[in-house]
Amino acid sequence: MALESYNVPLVKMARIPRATVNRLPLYLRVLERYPVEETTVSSQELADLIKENSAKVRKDLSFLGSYGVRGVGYNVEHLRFQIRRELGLTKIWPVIIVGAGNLGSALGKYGGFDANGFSIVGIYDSDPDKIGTTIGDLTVGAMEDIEGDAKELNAEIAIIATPVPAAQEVAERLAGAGFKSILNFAPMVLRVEGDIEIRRVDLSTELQILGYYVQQSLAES
Amino acid sequence: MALESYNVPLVKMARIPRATVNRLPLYLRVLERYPVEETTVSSQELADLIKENSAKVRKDLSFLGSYGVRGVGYNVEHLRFQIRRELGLTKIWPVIIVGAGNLGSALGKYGGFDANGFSIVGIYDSDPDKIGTTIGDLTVGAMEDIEGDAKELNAEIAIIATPVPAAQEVAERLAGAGFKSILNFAPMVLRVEGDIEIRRVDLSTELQILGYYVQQSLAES
DNA sequence: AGGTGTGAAACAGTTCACAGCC
DNA sequence: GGCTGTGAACTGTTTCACACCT
Repeated sequence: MALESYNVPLVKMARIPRATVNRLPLYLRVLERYPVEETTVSSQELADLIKENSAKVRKDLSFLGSYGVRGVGYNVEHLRFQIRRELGLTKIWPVIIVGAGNLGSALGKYGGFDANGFSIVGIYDSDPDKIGTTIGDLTVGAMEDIEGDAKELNAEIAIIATPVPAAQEVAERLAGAGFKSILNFAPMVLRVEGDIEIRRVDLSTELQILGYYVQQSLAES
Repeated sequence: MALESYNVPLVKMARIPRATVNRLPLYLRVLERYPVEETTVSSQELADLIKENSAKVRKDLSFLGSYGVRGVGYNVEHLRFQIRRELGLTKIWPVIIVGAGNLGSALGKYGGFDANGFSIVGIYDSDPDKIGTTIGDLTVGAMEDIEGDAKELNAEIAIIATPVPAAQEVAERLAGAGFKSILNFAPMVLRVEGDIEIRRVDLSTELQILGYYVQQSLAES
């Protein structure tokens, strides 16, 4: 008899829809700022806080399992815990930044990550003038350091904050170094082999989309 | 006879789906980097460049009107023009930044906007120590300057790069000053009355979503 | 009474597949 | 032969509406 099998879930847990996953961090955000004196929260209250409707909130939360109480609402503390668990925020994830220009530096100094389950553990650049300088409490490393550091620090998530011409090459290097996902601030689409999740954050794109709706003057979120 | 009416479209043009609007800046991006010697591009080539499939590309582009040629593809130059026109990128949009901290400063110095149809024309902060200092070629203004400057400069789009506690108040001020849309970098949901388009860019949220997929080890974009 | 959980309906977005044109 | 344009099928997401529990 395979003893190890005891802890393996027999039924594959139903996957949470992407649209819902995208909203989970948002729920967590508002729950973390929720008044401490309130022990429960209703789907309607949550809906107001994230500008959605209560049916969507209930559907979303139902994917975490059924943790609400009819006639009462959801236990705030328990809900926070469930969402954190689902998002894997039970540990602090080490993250590295590649590119120590304006944006990379700003991200390195930005304190907001630590409170949200992530810690910037390294920042790298190819410019010899930048290597060795300090940003916040980090020292800028050389590109060649990435592979070794990543292994040592167990980093699986990287942020690309390089100029466009360098980004593709960096992405491939990161994939080779075993990174599982990349947050890409370079305004281009990265193409990398294998199972690697890439999300793009593109400021000009965001402005262009806003511009479209201003122009159409049908601003409605 | 109303002479002015000649230029007014008689038929209200069909609205472009949100999902398509979100991709238009991406098409424009790749078309702007497209080899100059190529005069046409196929839906398959575009699809490869943005990591989508060709059917989606054809559907998207069909909303701009039918500008492709069967058996040949799309004229690159014409397509660029159509997308720019649709996004309203026939002029440079003036944009202001509120918040001159790490992120606001980095955005103010970031040169990438100008090439993409936007120009940062003002940056504001409430900290008296920052007011009057320069960031790039901008001088940090006081919050009270926003209303007057916005009118003078015709700015309708603003970027919020303040800390969370200030963001809601700033958003309301911007709405009052006549801004039509806001790009919000403060990690919270802004609630503002009236027809104002707000997009949120939240770094921790992005990381949390990536973390979820790393954890599930089903990284697939 | 109040508020969740959830099938079912409605809607939005994607993909298929092929007629039609170059 | 190659590639677009587009109805039709399909998949994913949102919303409705109400049974059910406290």
